[in-house]
Amino acid sequence: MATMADVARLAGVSVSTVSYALSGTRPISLSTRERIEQAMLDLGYTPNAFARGLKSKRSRIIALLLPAQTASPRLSALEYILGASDHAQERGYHLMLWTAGVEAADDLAQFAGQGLVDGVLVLDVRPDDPRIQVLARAEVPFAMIGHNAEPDGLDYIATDFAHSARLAVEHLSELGHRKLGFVDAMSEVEGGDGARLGKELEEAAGRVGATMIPVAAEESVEGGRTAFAALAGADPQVSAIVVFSEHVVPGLMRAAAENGRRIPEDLSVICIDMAPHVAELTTPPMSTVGPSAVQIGQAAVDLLLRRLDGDAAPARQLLFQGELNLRGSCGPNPTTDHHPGSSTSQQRRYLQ
Amino acid sequence: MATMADVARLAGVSVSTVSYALSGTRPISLSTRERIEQAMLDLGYTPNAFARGLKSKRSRIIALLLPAQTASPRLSALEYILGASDHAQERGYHLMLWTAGVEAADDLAQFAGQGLVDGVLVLDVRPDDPRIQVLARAEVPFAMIGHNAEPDGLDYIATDFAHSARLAVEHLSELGHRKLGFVDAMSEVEGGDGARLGKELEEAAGRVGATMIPVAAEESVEGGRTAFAALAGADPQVSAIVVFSEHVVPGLMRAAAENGRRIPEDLSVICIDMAPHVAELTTPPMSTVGPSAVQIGQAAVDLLLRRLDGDAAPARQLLFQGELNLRGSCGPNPTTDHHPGSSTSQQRRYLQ
DNA sequence: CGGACCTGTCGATTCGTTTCGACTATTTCA
DNA sequence: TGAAATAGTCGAAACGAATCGACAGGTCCG
Repeated sequence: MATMADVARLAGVSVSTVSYALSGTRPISLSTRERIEQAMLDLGYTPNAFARGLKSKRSRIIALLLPAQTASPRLSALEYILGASDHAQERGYHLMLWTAGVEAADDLAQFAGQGLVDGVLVLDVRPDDPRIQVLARAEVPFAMIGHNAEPDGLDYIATDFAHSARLAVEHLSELGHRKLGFVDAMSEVEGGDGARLGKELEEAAGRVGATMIPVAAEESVEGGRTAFAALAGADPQVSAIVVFSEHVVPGLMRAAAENGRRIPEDLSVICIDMAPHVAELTTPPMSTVGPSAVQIGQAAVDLLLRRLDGDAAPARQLLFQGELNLRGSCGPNPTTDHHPGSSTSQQRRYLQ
Repeated sequence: MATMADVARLAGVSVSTVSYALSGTRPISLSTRERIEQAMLDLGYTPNAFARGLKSKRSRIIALLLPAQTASPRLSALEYILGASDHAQERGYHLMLWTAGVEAADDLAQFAGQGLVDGVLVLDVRPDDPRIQVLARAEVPFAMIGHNAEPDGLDYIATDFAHSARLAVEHLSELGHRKLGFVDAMSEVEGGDGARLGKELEEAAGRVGATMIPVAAEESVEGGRTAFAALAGADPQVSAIVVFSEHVVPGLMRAAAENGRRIPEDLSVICIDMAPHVAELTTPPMSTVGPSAVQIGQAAVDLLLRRLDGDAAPARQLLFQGELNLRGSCGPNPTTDHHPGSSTSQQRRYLQ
């Protein structure tokens, strides 16, 4: 590998001149700059990332912190990852993946302390997430996708669950549904995204005079089956289900079919924050509510880079509002007379 | 951030002693080592990654090169990524994501020349992939997932398509299917994975006395519809379809339903290399053939690290054999009398 | 009992950049 | 017309860790 010294020798200048020509920090005459550029081309010179990072304390690398669970990744995680990666690259940064369980706080401290990354993006933040403290203590700039219980003064970007809940419930209400189910992933932690969404759904249901029955399900095919059984057992009148866990969908749909309930004729199902590609795979294709994960990933990168550039900027907290994407899993409540009337929903969007 | 000098001062030794204590390169007395370790703990010392990389020329970072296409990622790409990332981390390496189109060869050369990464994993390699040349010229160790047209002397790991083809075709043949369709993603390049798989399917079909009609489809819902129409038009007798593109599945299944062909009663469908989570989402759940993407990701990491450690090792080329995962999208050919007989297939596995 | 050989430690140098201070030639303007 | 500013360049000193040579003291063996 060619070094700056090689370039300098070939161009007949000093090393510092090469450096200034490269960075533009000080004026360099046109003729000298051209000689240097030619020399760099001839030698195939590329600045060494380590020497640069060592001196300048900036690596132009950011890390994406994923919860470690190869076992059952949400497929929409891919959209966050790709969205963030592409966008970071466009902004001149590299994206490093760091898979670490919530328990591996020590490892994370080590990682953060190495100075390898300029900043960190934290995915799937839990209310009591210990990673946040570790990062704060290590004084590494970071931004969250989702947020913990005490997000004051921290940068984050999250889904506006109140908005999603309103869109979902109003849509179902317009279709005549009065008894709704809500299937959430079982979680050992209190107050996470599922709980927040549940609360908002409950309120939205109250506003339109509907009731909502929440069910916590294991994240598996079997869990979906169990959830369906639980809902049917709790109230056979439940005619629409809001789902917040990708993994329960297959079991839920199969259990419905096995119990003679067709979707959407006899039962409506709508998913929160499910990736479009995933939603297309079910039969019928799944109606969803939620913002684009790709966009959230991009916005998270922007948020983090803003902090890296202007250090003193006040923390910013962004809520992304989702859209209603109607595909085919929701229909009118068969047990009610349904008067469509004029729709009041504005963000609705019909897909092919 | 504390440096080695800080640790040395606190422990009352020289910097080099601290370094030797850390690396174990030279013997250090127990008492000194303990003093040093205590000092490191007190100061929360973590070695600086840049200084270390600059001196030692090793970063313990590997890159995963993805084709840039946020637009339509294969969901199983997530499994490669997570498999590789987890495994790299267990082996003490970091995983960096590099999203770059096949066209961005210059950027790639820059990236490789920085010395930032010790090695590179290349995903979705195409027959004429220019990235391979760039990496070879930059003398960066790399391993491929899939392979190009001239893989001699290069490390790679790939799906054994001959094996997958045999499993799929034999299974369909046992169910009495004689006319098979093969839906492949449309591609501007010749001789890629799809073409290889197609050839193997054709041969396997020949061996069991079946015929195979190949169709190239655009990777979209609409493409799937078109593919179904093309197959039905080419030969209405086609009773089973092998699919090699995740994105055409929804369109294909919907078109089948619209034409009154139920799966699996009237039409069998089987997918090659589709992730389990994805396969569970369809109705009926999709039968698949293929190795685990997670395992391939892990194996690719191992392959690359082997090259990083023992530089002189001869190139190794691994083919992963897939399994037949029967879920529910294949059934007996309704137009033939079907005599199940004793199965000869060995790798078959029935899932719940 | 004196070289050969360990054990344990230190100082100095090196990796490839960035950046500061210094210096020469020019230019600018009061 | 001379002081001040500016353009253009250089040398040297960091940045933080790895590593080589040196060396003091101790152990071993013939």
